Amino acid sequence: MTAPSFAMRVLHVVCRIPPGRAATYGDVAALAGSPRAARAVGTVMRTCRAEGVPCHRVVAAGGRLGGYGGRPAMKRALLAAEGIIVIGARIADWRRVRWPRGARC
DNA sequence: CCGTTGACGTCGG
DNA sequence: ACCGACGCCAACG
Repeated sequence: MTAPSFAMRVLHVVCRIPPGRAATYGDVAALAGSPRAARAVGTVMRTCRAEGVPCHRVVAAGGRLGGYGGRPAMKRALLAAEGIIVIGARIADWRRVRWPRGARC
């Protein structure tokens, strides 16, 4: 069995992120099977230009925006359109927005 | 194949 | 709370 590429697993996880929620690169990496590959997730996001992938729902640790091809305003707008409020470079109520966790426990 | 780069994470000052 | 250093993984030249 040829093991699926990291990019494929990452994209699969990102596609599972529901609207109005967001996950960190580290969380996506962990869900993809490599909890230490947060940076590699960023590489996948950068290389992936598929529109069916809500890459704007992937943020940095602590609810920070992280990067977006040098366009943080675009990411902020997309998140705001889903009800996610971004203050400065951070997401408001990050604890509630975070996925797959999200105000549980 | 090796060195560098990059949408990151965590710890320490 | 903010900045800097080290570590991690994959892609590119």
